[in-house]
Order: sequence, then C-alpha cells, then structure tokens
Amino acid sequence: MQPIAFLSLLCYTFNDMSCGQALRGMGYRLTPQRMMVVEALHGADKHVSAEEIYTQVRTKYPYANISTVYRTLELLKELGLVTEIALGDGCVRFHPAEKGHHHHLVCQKCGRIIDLPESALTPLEGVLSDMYQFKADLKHMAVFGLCSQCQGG
Amino acid sequence: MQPIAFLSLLCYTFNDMSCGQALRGMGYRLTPQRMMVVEALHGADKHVSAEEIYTQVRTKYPYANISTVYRTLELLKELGLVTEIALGDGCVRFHPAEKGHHHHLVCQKCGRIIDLPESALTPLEGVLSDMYQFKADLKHMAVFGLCSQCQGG
DNA sequence: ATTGCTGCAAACTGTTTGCACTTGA
DNA sequence: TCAAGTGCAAACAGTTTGCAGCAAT
Repeated sequence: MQPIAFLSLLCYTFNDMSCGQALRGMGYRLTPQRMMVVEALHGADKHVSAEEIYTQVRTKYPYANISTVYRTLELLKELGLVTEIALGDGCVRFHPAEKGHHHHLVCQKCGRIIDLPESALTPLEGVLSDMYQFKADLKHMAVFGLCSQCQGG
Repeated sequence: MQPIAFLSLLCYTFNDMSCGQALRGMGYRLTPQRMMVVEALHGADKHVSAEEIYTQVRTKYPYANISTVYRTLELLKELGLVTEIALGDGCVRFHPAEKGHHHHLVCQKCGRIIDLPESALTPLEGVLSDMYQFKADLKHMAVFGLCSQCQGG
C-alpha cells in the first residue's frame, strides 16, 4: 500500500479540532500529518516530546517522518498554539496552549513530576515585576528538587 | 613541540586554587588540564559553556581536547564544586559553587541576563515546601521573560 | 495550477564513550 | 609503578535543512 492510499484511510474526525481549525483559519494547510500531531498533543496526559509524538503518529501512519513532526511543532509554536518546556531530560517537551498553563516540580531522584497550578507562581511574578521591572513569562516553568518521598536520609 | 613539552611550560600558580586543592584532597589527580578548566571557570564573569571553556583552555594549550573538558566538568559537578544551569540557549552552562548561588532573569528578546540574589526566591522555596512538601533545589534557576527595555509595544 | 507540505537523506550541535597511550602520585 | 587521566576518533541523541516530488486549497 502506498503512503497516499494509507493516509486516505485515516478518519478525518479531527477536522473540527481547535488547533486544526486555527491552522486553516490562519491560512495554513490542514494536512493529515498535522492533524495527527495535534491529536497526539491533545490526547497525551502529560507533556510530550517530539519523539513521543512521532512514535504515536507512526502507529497510525507508519510513513510519517520525524522532520514533519518537528516542522509542525515549530509552526504551532510560532502561532502560539503550543508551548514548550524543558523538563531537564535532554529534550524539549510540548503542551497545547489551550490546555492552560501550569508549572512543574521535577523530582531529581525519582523523576516524579508534580503539577502546580498557574496561580502558585503569581506572587513571584509580582515580585519580579516590582523589583526588577522584569515581565516574567511563566507559562511553563520547571522547578527541580526532591519530592516528599525522596527527602528521607 | 610536543604536547608534554608544551604543558611543562605552563605555570602552576593555580596549585593553590580552592577547586584544585579540593580535587587533590579528595584523592583525584590535579592535572594541568583540570587546572585550566578550573581557571576558566573562575576567570569568567558569567556562566560558561563547555565549548567556551574549551576555547579558552586551547588558547593556553592547543592540544587540549573537549572530551577532557566534559569529563572534568562532570567530575567537578559530582563533587559539588560546580553547579550547572540551562539558560535556554541549547547548552548547559557551568558556575563554580564557591561563587555562590543566584538566579537569572533571561530576556527572551535581547538575551540580557539579570542576576538575582539567592534570597529573591526563598519565599518561593517556603511555599513549595509548605504546600507540596517539595524541597526545591534552587541553586541556579532561570526565569524567562522580557526585561524592562524590551517590554515596549 | 500553484504553492506549501512531506519524505528522505544528510548535515549539524552538543555530548558521551571505547581504546590505546601517557602521566601524576 | 600503575591506576587514573588524556587524546583521538567515532558514536550518539536531538534537531535542522536542501531538495525533489506530492497534495491541499
């Protein structure tokens, strides 16, 4: 089966997804590959790396290429539809902007990631603004340390 | 001139540097290469990358190898003599522990880096400890955003 | 029918590793 | 002396790019 034939089998139920519509509305093409990337981003219950998105997309469409994933993420990022964060594991991770912002406590021992509501860092934002005239972009921030279970000893 | 002859020309005035002494005291060998890495770390007025250290070391000793730089940094890190931080430019940066801890406001527009005293984030440390039983490791932390000059518009 | 997007392969950056040789202690 | 450290080259992971062909609009 050729790549194209394979793609035509994919269901297009994601046409009405917000990122997809946003793409089309902004004059970009809504290709099956882009839809699958968007779907992977939305379906994940955590921040996903390009590699993880690629792996998931390939389960549906084995001909997919990782450079397309990177290019799609780059585009979504430019359009403000996804945000990126470095959680210290050597690769950038992505998150749909519409899922809201939050922060992360990353345990350096067990790797556990605790999510923080956006509000947790608003006091910090105020301090930085008042004292340093610095407008912090606290969309996604990672704080490293030890979780409650790993502090013993 | 052979590498060895070249090395013997280097002055050993760094024998009494604290990192160097610490190394020797802990049973590690104090080689000229390690001294030069330590010197580059101490001499810099900012956080330096492995590549920058390598460049500086090579001005003194052209035979130096970057893998030695990485191995030395790895060792110093394990011994707690240097700390590392990711400032978002795609490479890890290093800082001697004895120079003290501080944080950074990184302007995403002009790249300016504003240093923050360690105390600036102690309130945050308290909040995370109280509310999430999370012991934050706030040795060096980077907060991204816009500096005062780049906020216009 | 265009122009934009994709797949492929190859380059690229930052970092790590295996191995034979060298050297600090 | 001899384990620890170095230099070299090659591998590695994550990411980017040039180009020819394909497809969304």
